[in-house]
Amino acid sequence: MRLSEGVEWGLHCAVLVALLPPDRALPAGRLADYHGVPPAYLAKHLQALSRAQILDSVPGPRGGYRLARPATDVTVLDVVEAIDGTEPAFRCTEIRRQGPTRLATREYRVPCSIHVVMASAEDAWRAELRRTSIADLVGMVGASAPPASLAKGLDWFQEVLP
Amino acid sequence: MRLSEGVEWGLHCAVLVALLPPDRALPAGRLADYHGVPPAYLAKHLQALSRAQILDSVPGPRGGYRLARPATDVTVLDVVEAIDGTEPAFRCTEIRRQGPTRLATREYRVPCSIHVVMASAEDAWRAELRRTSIADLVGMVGASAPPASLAKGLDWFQEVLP
DNA sequence: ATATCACGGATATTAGATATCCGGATTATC
DNA sequence: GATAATCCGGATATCTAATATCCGTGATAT
Repeated sequence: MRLSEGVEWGLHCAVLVALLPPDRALPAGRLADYHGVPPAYLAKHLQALSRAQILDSVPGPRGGYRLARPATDVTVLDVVEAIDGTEPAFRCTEIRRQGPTRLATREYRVPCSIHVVMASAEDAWRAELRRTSIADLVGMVGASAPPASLAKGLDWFQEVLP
Repeated sequence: MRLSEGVEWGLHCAVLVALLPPDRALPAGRLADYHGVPPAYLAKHLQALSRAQILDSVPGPRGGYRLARPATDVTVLDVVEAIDGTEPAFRCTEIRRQGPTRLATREYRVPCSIHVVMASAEDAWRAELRRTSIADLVGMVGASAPPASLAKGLDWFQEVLP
C-alpha cells in the first residue's frame, strides 16, 4: 500500500502558499524550485488541487497559485483526496460469492464482514486526517521549526515574488 | 493508494482454515478452488502467511495449511501486514530539506509535522485493524451469513478433505 | 504587443503488482 | 521402499499504475 509522492508535495505546497502575503500567488515553477521536485509533474498535482478548489490558480504574469479558502478550512484529508483520489485502499471483490459453495446472489444481503472491518479502518484513517488543517500545520511549523527556516523562507518570498 | 488484492484473499483464507476440524489442513489448491482465484498466485500469499507464522504449512499428502495459533490470537492487522508489508503508505522524503532555503542537516531536529500527521493517521488505521481477530470474523460469519452458506461449506469440507 | 503563467491532452518511462512455471525438499500412504 | 501429494523459493513474464515530460491553447498583467 503506497500513497502517491504527490501527496507529500501537495501538502508542503499548501503550507507554503498559506504563508503568502495576501493577494499574492506562487507560480508552479517557484513551488517546484522551493521543494526541489520536477516542475512538470508537480504542475499536474497542483492542477488537481485547483480542480478540487483547494487552490486558486491565477494565469498571467504575477500569477500562480494561492489558497482558495482560509487555511483553517482546508484539512489534510482534503489535500490527500484531491491528489490520491477517494477510492478505498481495500476493494472488496466479493470472493465469498465465488467458488463451488457460492449461493444465489439474493442470499448475500448481509455485507461481507471483512469488507466492513477494512472500511472502518479506513474511516478511522480519514477521521484522523480530517482533524488537522493546513492552518494547524502552519502553526506547527511556527511552533517547532528552527526559526532560521522561517526567516529564510521570508527572504525567499521577497526574492521570487515580482 | 491501493492494497494488494492478496490481502482480501489472505483474510478469506484465514477465516476458512479457522473453521477446519482440529488437526486438518487445507491445500493451497483447495483454497484457490473455494475462492475462485489463481492457484499459483494465491500460493505465494499463503507462503507469506506461513513465514509470518500465521499459518502452519504441512507438506505431503493430507498436508496443506492450518492456523498456527488460536484464531483469537490472529488479528486482521497481522494478516494485512504479512501480505502487504509493514512499510507506511506515506513515505516522508523530507522535501522540506530541499531547495534554496534548506538549512544544515543538524538544524532539523524537530520532525516534519506533515510526516507526524500522516503517521498518526496510519496508527489509527492499524489500531482499528488490530481490534478484530480472525475469531471475530468467524463469529460474524456465523452470526450474519446466510445459514445455507455454512452448511454448504461443511459439505464441501467432507468432499475435499481426504 | 509581449512575456508570464495555468490548463489539458498526448506520450514515454519506470516500478510494482499480478501471474505462471519449475526443480527440490518433505512426508503420508500403500 | 516406492509413489504421490504437497510446500518452498527462484526465475521469469505480463500488465497496470505511478512517474515524468512536452506542447499547443488560452488568459492576463505590464
